[in-house]
Amino acid sequence: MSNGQGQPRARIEPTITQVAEVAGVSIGTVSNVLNSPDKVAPATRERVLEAIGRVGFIRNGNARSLASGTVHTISLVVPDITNSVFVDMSRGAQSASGKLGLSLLIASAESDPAVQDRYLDVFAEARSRGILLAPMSDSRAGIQRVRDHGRRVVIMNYDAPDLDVCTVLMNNYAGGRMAADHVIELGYRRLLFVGASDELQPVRDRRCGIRDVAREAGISFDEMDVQDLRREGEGLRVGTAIAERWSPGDEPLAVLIVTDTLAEGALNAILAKREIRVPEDIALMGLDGNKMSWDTPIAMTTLELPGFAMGAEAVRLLIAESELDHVHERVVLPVALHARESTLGRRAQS
Amino acid sequence: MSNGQGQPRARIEPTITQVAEVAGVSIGTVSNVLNSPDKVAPATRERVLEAIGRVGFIRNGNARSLASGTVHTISLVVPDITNSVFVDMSRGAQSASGKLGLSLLIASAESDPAVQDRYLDVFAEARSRGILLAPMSDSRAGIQRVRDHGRRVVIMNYDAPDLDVCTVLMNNYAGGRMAADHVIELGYRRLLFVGASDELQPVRDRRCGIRDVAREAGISFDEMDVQDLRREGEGLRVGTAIAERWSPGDEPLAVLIVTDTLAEGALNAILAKREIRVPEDIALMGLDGNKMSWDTPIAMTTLELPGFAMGAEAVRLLIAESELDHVHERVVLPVALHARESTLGRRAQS
DNA sequence: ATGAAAGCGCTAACAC
DNA sequence: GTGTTAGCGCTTTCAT
Repeated sequence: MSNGQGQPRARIEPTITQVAEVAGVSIGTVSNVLNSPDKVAPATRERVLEAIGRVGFIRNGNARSLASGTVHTISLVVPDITNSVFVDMSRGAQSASGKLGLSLLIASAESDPAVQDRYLDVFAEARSRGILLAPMSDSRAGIQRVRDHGRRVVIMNYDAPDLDVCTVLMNNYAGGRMAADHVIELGYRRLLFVGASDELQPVRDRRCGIRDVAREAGISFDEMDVQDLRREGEGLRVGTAIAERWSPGDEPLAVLIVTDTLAEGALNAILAKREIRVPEDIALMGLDGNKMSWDTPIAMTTLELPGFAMGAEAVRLLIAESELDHVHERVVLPVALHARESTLGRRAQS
Repeated sequence: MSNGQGQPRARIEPTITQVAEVAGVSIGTVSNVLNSPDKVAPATRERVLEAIGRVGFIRNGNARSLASGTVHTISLVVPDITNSVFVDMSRGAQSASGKLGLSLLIASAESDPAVQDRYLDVFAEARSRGILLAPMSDSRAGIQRVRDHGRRVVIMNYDAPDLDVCTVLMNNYAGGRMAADHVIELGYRRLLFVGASDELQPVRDRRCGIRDVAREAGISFDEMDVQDLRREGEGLRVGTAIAERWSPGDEPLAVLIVTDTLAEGALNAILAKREIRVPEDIALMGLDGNKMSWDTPIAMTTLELPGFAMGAEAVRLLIAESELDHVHERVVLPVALHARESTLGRRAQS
């Protein structure tokens, strides 16, 4: 699959051999100035460096890692870089791996399991030092495959106790409780949870947290699920449905919505009905702190997820993985509440 | 617990040779079932595939690209994944490269030129098919270096007419004009531009656009620059300074702020002074459509930047780069205005 | 301090 | 169809 035409090949890449020739040394020496400069006499070192500059040499990383058997990259696969929690994970992982002199390569699966698997393969084939994976819904197949092949993997944001890997999680159950506590404290006596399939662990856990609090408080608890969290306009539909059910004089309602994106649509739809006051009649909040979907006329209450810490922690676990006596860990990080106008109203905000 | 055998070492990676042995064929045949399955008899193909599964073989991408001289990845280096415009570029590039069967590897420089350069090196050494670079401020050195080494590069968001590369830009000047037009149409007669060093092209261009409109309209135009766009709390300081200068009865002021992050802080600071009404007394808007910083109690007007299209376009140009008769292009994409409450107030919004 | 040479795991000719 | 073999560009002993 070279180029069909004659010789218009991109320009030939200078190799270590050419550098050696130009500098009048052996390739071993060139390799040494690259990797252990102190093993080389200052004079020759200069000469080689100069030659490197002259020919415009860039060492071939593929050859290098093939020969040496080492790679200096960690890779991260996230489902969707459009959700700020994954951006935070990237930053956390970036920061941690940078400190170790490793480079972090990021891939976004764009919400497509096939793309996710492709990247897992790419990174496995690249013999990346390890893979940080925040899997899409249930991808045990993919995880297991990578795992089987002896690659180091740390799973983020998905609990797989049976999978023989390190995992880094956030406490979604506690987050659910926190959210419910928040609106109950504000005086709401009717809760509605908008979720999706419980196959998605974060959905299930947040739901449970809220449900438990509602039960303990003896408060009305309703649920409403969407088919597809990513479908365009789903939030608007949810909001419209809620608005239609509502009539003046109803007991105030607090709606806890599993993702901020969904909540954004819902809030916008509800605000469109001018006769409903937010939050006096209906309070809303999101539950996944996704800044990327805060495009609402009034600020939305949400949870703050520990993405950055999770990324950093994942790198730590990945490195720990290479210790002989390593035993897999399951780290759970806390979430926090970020109260804003959609539940608080115009009172002083936290 | 993973290693059943005695050796505590990370388990040895199965190679094509082992697969060949297990399957009872030659390595050439294994290579063929991997790369040109149709060149292989169905029966043997099955046998090889089965062997691959049995030994858990994953081909070594480094050896592969070393031998074949091809790589199937494109790489993208952005200054800061925390700005949604770069996320959009990633998505655009991802989408376009996916269609070509190429994988996109993303690196964020975390606002550090040294990190940026490190990634440029990593990708150059990886012999990535090409590099998409949205450079930090002025990194001609880095660009030039990569360029010199004969790598394919497309520059995004930085105009380098003298640099012999393809570039993909957005029309920041028009964006500035749009913003100024918007607030003038709303009736404001005093403009304040909050910017930073004109070394940053987007800052300079947006400033020029606004200044030109103000001059043409014969309207009061003021400027205020921050030292460091990324410094924590800079937006708050700006907002506080503006609020302090303001006194009741002043002619209404429209503040156009070069980044949404800065604008976010400024807006929050101004709202903290309860006696100033937004937007009646002071209207504000950001100019870089950064969703990640829309954490304000009232929705902020801003520009909508064509990140996605830029990413897609960049990939197209990168591919075009390998054509024999390629001549470098400079593509400029339009921006749009997204009017919200911080300038419109509570009237119907666009 | 430097050079020579044996691979690293794979692809791609080419032979059979 | 399948096997053989010569590299790809580099690292890494091991001599010198």
